[in-house]
Amino acid sequence: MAESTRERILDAALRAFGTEGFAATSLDALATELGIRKQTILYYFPSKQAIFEAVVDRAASDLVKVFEEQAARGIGGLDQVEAIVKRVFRLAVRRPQLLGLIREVTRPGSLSIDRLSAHTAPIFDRARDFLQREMDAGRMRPSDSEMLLLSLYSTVVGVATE
Amino acid sequence: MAESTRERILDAALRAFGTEGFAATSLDALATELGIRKQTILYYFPSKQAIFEAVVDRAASDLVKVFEEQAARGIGGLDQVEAIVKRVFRLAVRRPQLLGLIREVTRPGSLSIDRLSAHTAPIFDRARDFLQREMDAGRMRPSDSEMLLLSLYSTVVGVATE
DNA sequence: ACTTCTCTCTACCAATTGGTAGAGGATCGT
DNA sequence: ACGATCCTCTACCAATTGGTAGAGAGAAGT
Repeated sequence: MAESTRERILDAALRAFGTEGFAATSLDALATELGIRKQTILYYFPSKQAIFEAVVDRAASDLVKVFEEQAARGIGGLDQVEAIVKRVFRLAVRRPQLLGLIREVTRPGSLSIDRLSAHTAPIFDRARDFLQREMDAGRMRPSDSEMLLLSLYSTVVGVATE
Repeated sequence: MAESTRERILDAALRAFGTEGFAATSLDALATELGIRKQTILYYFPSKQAIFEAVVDRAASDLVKVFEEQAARGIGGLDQVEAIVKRVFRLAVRRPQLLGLIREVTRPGSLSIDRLSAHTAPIFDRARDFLQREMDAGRMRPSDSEMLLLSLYSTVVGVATE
C-alpha cells in the first residue's frame, strides 16, 4: 500500500477543512471522496473533532519543520529573518489549504486553538530570543523594526509574484 | 421600532456568517440569538441562501459607498489611491466580519461569488480606467506599479498599527 | 363589523448529521 | 488448525438541519 488509509484520510481532511471549512465538511462526503465508508474513518479517529486536531498537528509540524530547517542554517541578521519568512510563505503558496486551516482554527469557540499555539509557541519564543540577541549584539537596532516589517513585506510580495 | 426585524436579522447574519461561517450558522441559532423563532426569519427570507445573498449585497454596497465617497473627492494621483485604500481598510478594521464574509463568498462552490463581483466589477473598472488616465496624463509611469504596491503596503500597515 | 394585510407563532417533516454496535473477512504468529 | 489482531463493512440511532403549512394576533381601511 503506497499510502496508509490513515494518511489518506488526513490528506483529504486537510484539503476539505482548509477549503470548504470544518462545519461544511461531512464525514460522509469525506468517506465518499476516498471511496470508503464513514465508519472506516471513525475507526481511525474517535470523532470528527479528533480528525481536525490530527490535521492541525500535522500541518503545524510541517510548518515547524520548515522553520527549523532554515533556522538551523543560522546565517544571522535580517537575511536570516527574510530567508525563514520566504520559505514559510513558499510552503503556504504551495499548499494554500494550510492558510484555510489556520482560519478554521482561529474561529471563535474553536477547541483546537491551544493545540496550534502549543506548536507555534516555541517558534515565537525562539524568534523573540533571536531578535533580542541580534539587538544586544548590535547587529540590529530596536528602530529597525520598521525596516524589518518592510523587509518582510517585500519578501512576501516577492514570493507572491514569483 | 428602532430597527426593523429584517435589518436585525441581516445584522446578526453578517456577524454569524463572517465569524462562524455559513455552514456553521444554523437558522435556529440565529433566531435564538435574536429572541425570535426560526420561522420568523424564513418569513423575511425564503431560504438560508437568500439571507446570505442579502448580507453579501448589503456588505458590498457598504463597501462601494465608502469607495465612491472618497473617489468623488478626486484629488488625483497616488494620494487618491492611498486615501481610498485607507478608508476601505478602516472599514474592514472596524467591521472585521466583512473580511470573514468575503472568505465565505470566495469558497469553492459558492453560488454568491457572481453576486459579489457584480457589485465590485464597476469599482475595478473605474480603478483600471483611473490608473490608465493617470498614466496617459503622465502623472504616473507604468513602472510606478512597484511604488504603488509599496504605497498601499505602508497604508495598510499604517492603518493596522493605528 | 368585516376584511385585508403584516407579522410572528406552533406544529410538523424529510434529509442529513456525527456517532454506536457489532458482524465478518484478511493476515498474522502459534 | 487456531485464535488474535487489524481493518472495513452493514445496520441503526438520536439530534439537528433547512424548510413547509397554516393558525392567530394586531392594526388599518372600508
